[in-house]
Amino acid sequence: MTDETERPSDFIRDIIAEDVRAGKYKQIRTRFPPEPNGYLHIGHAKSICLNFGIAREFDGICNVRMDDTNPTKEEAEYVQSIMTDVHWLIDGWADKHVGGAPLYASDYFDRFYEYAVDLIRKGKAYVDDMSREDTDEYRRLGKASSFRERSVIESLDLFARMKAGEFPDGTRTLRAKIDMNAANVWLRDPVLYRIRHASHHRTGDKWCIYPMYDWAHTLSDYIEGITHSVCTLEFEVHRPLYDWILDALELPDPRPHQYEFARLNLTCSVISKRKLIQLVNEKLVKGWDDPRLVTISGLRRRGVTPSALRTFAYNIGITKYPSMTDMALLEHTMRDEFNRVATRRLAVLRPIKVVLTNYPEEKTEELDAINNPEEPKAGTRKIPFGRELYIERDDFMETPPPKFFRLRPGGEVRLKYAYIIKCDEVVKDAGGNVIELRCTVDLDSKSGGPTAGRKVKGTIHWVSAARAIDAKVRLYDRLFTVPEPDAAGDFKSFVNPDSLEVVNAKCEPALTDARPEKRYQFERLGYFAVDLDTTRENQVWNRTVTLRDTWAKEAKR
RNA sequence: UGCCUCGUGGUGUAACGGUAGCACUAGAGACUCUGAAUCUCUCUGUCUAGGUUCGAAUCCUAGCGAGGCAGCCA
Repeated sequence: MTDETERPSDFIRDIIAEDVRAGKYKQIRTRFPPEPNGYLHIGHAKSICLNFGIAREFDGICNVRMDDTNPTKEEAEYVQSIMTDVHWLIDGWADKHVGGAPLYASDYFDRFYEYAVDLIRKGKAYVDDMSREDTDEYRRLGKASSFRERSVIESLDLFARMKAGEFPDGTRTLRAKIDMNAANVWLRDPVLYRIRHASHHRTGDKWCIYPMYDWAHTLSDYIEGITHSVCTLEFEVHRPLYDWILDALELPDPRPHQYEFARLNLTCSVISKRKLIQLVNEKLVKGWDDPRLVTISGLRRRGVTPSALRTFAYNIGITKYPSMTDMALLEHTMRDEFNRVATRRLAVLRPIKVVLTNYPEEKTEELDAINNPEEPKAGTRKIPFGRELYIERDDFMETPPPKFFRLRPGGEVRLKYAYIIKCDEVVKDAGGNVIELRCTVDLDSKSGGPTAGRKVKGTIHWVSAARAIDAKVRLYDRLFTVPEPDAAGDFKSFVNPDSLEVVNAKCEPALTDARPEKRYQFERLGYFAVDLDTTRENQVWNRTVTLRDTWAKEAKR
């Protein structure tokens, strides 16, 4: 199941395949239309993979279009982050199918205006002088505005004066004249334009009237020659309006068609922009790219790869059912990829010192270690061994439970790629904390040696105390303690207090030249990536995901 | 309340009138110099009730349940 070769199948692609078969369009054209008012998240990734996936599968084009019709909410700085995230996700996969990057709905403001004038001339729109409150109330009641039957001439004049800036915010709107008794409220004369004396991030002060979503989005799709306009379920009730606009303007074919799919929900996380912004603003996380967040920038920083995200998007599918995807599926997708490609290294997260009492003081060895057992071509490396080592604190227990087969007093364990050792003595500080283990090493048991075959139940990782390098490692856990933090009550009260732990780790020297674009498995621990806080002096790592850990489950019993 | 949409194992999905399959999760075992990976096995499902049909997850009707919309946000 590589995301480069498989052709996913879902109800939207089925429709498109049928349209292609029927020769309905010269070329398939989709679009990804973010509003530049925040950072992209994993839900957007699903949409990007869908829209760009369609473009590459049907040899079409996908436009990135900023839906920037509300000057009070949108900012230019978001455009840059959006484009960075989009390219990170699609480059090398569907970047050959990018139409405009980026296009802007605001570039079409003149044409939107011309279309609006045309709609008034056709008697299908009018300027309404009602207040916001009355407009809402009348729409709820299905009651017509007293300005509804105003003449075309008057509406034309008023609309021109709205544009000229003669009226304050909120005093007038342009409304479509459809049907105040329609069962679908979006057909009860929806507002097309509102007055907003506000500076726009691209058009500056040129405009003081701005188009509403339905008007702008439908016409943007038409202007760009979009064939399949794919959006999420909440726009389903807008589709009749989408079609009405195209009809009312009597626009010639080919026309775009709107299709809707269910947005992504993920357990133990929040996805909505509104909630993400709260976590950021209230400093519950460190920023938009905090690796605990499911923003694209957060996932990237955490070490998730574009290909893993694409595979995930493929795995979850496209339906109209509002589902709840298990975070475990995302984690599995990462492990599945990283297991194949990650370079293996030894690192000790919570070190405890081991002294090998029968190993010569000055002696050191260079032992062979495999870089990736799943990929023989990755070769081997040397790791230094000596009298003093660090092992993982969790790999020793003074009074272990039944199925524990790591190191214990008087017990034996294999050091990966090295020797079998036996724990003779436990050294403690005044507070009773274990600070050192004194062990003897079975010198005949060296890996690859003649009597290496002796079996012990446990194998643990280690690093040479003399040659280890220091690193800070950030251990992330799920941001929320419950599967559905926004199901009931305040989602912020479910923030996991242990979602981040920072440890000072000891790493094997081969990690000195670790590269940010590479993925590493710290053996027996998980998959890790270099964080951007890394400097020449201080290495910082992020744990992307742990290895599956059946012992942890056993230990909990 | 009105309108729209959707109901397949714990979760996500497939089957387009003809053997309910796949993946994740969970559990059991094999193997193991990663308690990983790999391999084997197991548990669990068509919302309910009618109808059409030789045959229904699929078509029809009703009910039940869930989600969405009712901004001069998108």
